[in-house]
Amino acid sequence: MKPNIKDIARLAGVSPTTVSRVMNNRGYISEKTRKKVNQAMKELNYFPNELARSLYHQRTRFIGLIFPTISNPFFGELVFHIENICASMGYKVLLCNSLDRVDKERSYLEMLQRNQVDGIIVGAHNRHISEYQSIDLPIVAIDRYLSERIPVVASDNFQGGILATRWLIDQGCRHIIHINGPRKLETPANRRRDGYERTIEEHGRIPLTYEIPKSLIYHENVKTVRKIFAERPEVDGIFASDDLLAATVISEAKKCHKPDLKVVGYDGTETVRICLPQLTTIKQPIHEIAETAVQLLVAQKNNEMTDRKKEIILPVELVEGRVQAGPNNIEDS
Amino acid sequence: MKPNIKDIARLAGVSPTTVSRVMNNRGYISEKTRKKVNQAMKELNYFPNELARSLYHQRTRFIGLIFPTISNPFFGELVFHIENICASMGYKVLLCNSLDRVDKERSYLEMLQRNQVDGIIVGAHNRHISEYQSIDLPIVAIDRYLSERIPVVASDNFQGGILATRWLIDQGCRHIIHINGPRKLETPANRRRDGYERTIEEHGRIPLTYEIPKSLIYHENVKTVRKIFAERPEVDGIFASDDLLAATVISEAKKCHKPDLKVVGYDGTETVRICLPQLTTIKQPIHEIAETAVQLLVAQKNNEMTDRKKEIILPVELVEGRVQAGPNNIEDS
DNA sequence: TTTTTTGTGTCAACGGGTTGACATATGAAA
DNA sequence: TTTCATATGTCAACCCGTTGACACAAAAAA
Repeated sequence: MKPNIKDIARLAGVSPTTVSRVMNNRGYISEKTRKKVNQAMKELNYFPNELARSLYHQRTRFIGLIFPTISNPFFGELVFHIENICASMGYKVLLCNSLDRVDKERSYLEMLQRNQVDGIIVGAHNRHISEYQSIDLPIVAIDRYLSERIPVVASDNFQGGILATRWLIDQGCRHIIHINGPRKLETPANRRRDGYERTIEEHGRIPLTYEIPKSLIYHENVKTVRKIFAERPEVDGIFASDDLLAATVISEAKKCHKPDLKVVGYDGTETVRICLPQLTTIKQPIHEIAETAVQLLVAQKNNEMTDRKKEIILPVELVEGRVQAGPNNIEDS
Repeated sequence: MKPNIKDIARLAGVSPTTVSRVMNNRGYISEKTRKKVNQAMKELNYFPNELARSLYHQRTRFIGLIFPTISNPFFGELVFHIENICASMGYKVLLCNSLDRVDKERSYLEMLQRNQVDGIIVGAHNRHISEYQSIDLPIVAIDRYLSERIPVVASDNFQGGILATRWLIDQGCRHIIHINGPRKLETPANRRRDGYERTIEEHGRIPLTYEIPKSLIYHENVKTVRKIFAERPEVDGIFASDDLLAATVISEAKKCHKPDLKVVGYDGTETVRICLPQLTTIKQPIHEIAETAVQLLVAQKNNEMTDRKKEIILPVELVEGRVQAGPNNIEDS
């Protein structure tokens, strides 16, 4: 069996209280005793039971993370940064991939509460989960409205939509289409569409947005892109609401011999920048989003939220694709 | 304050023992009582404290995951699958990004033990962490040797190296170079190199492997690739030890006007398949790796490991890049 | 010498739920 | 009528570490 504090006390020849005092640096302890205790802990390969401590202190330092899927490089990088920041502050991270399924999100939410997490960061996309209102815990949402009470961190989706659309116009595109994920009303990401439509209209044109029926399913993207090419052969510019979708547009465009199609994506993850440096995209400040989310969570914990804004919008940046070498491009391999 | 079992008992007009019996379905309980209790739990928004239960049962259903970084799409997808499988079995996942740093890996290891995880899955890459030998817990390593006792799950790296090299030879390449991550001896991934060198030698040629000094740093990849192009302008085939490296090779090749360079990567993640469908790669069975790792962990927990193999190698597959449309390729955008 | 600081021990309660032992009280079957 | 299955309560111990109260020394400072 695993050793406990009594075993350490016995081996060190002191009382359990003294061991506890050594571990928590409380009261007076002589160097000699401290050494004896540490020695005993090493000898028995002892690790203090954090469960027991958490139980007593009513605080676990667990943070729950609910995201659709860290397979997606945007969420992967975001969660990576969040975990890093949490770790540096002594928090531990419980990872949940909800797959945008209501049932999964619900049961994760219950699980996190049963496990007494100190807070939750949610980046998933289901609505109609009323549970959020009754949770008596610090929560921060990323790019998502959950309830009145819950602060939201998002990139400047509206501005992103504008930048993307303007760039396409500047490139000389005449027929610019926007492709968006399934419409989840009241999701900040829909403001990308607003930015696009506004900009198009400002140029006296008519916006056209295609929606993908189900997200997280690659094939749905392909289907939608093909549909667009079939229905709108005149298209010469596409603003895709995320980089993977943009990548799909590009590869379908190659298949369909549309060398002049211009594409802008959204997210600007490292991974996609490496794989598709030629892609122009709206770069989200992923690290800042992570940092802000954790800060807001901690602020809630310390009841410092009175004056804080409930919605924090971080600036985006258009990153132009690096132009590749001329006509002697690499085809395959 | 959060309600506890006594609050529920009081409200339902029963004893705490009865509440516990309802929650755990033990002994005799009448429908009436069950309803009263459940009603009370709902009313007070009660969630049983899993910490207390875990403390008593000496089992948390926490699984620790230590990986270099889920920013990398391979680890991202792997961890995604692992989390999914764990969740379906009632396990919860504590995520750790070690960044391949010894100090981080050590402190995560300690943290996981303090938090009484039921097992650990390690996919990180540091050696010289002797702690693993003294951990009295089910552990599974992915693509990494940790100690005698610890089973390893890996893709067939050797075969992958062979397939990749053969494909390049079949494509007519005369000067094939291999690029590998920093040499961590006794890591199964080094067998990719063995497969490459063996195959090259079998064809009567001389293998040439370049090593990247530090991994996880994109710029190191670029530097190495440029160095290769400078030192070996005759190169016409490259086997890169992972897809992001292969992507770097491709984009650098474009910059350097090497349209005929053939490249093979390794991993075959969804993300890279979407971003770079033209890339030929060795596809790891990511889902199977995840499943096997979890199974081995559970098997250890149930002491069913006596007969099991200590190293499980899963087959890989060469996935040819989809040839893109002819010369009228998309350059930028 | 007296007072203070330092060092350690004992003890019990606590956090929240679990479980076995045992008592008791119905209602139903034998 | 006896016996048994059903239903619930009380009680204490347990999981493991924390903490406050209090006692008692020994060493250092006043």
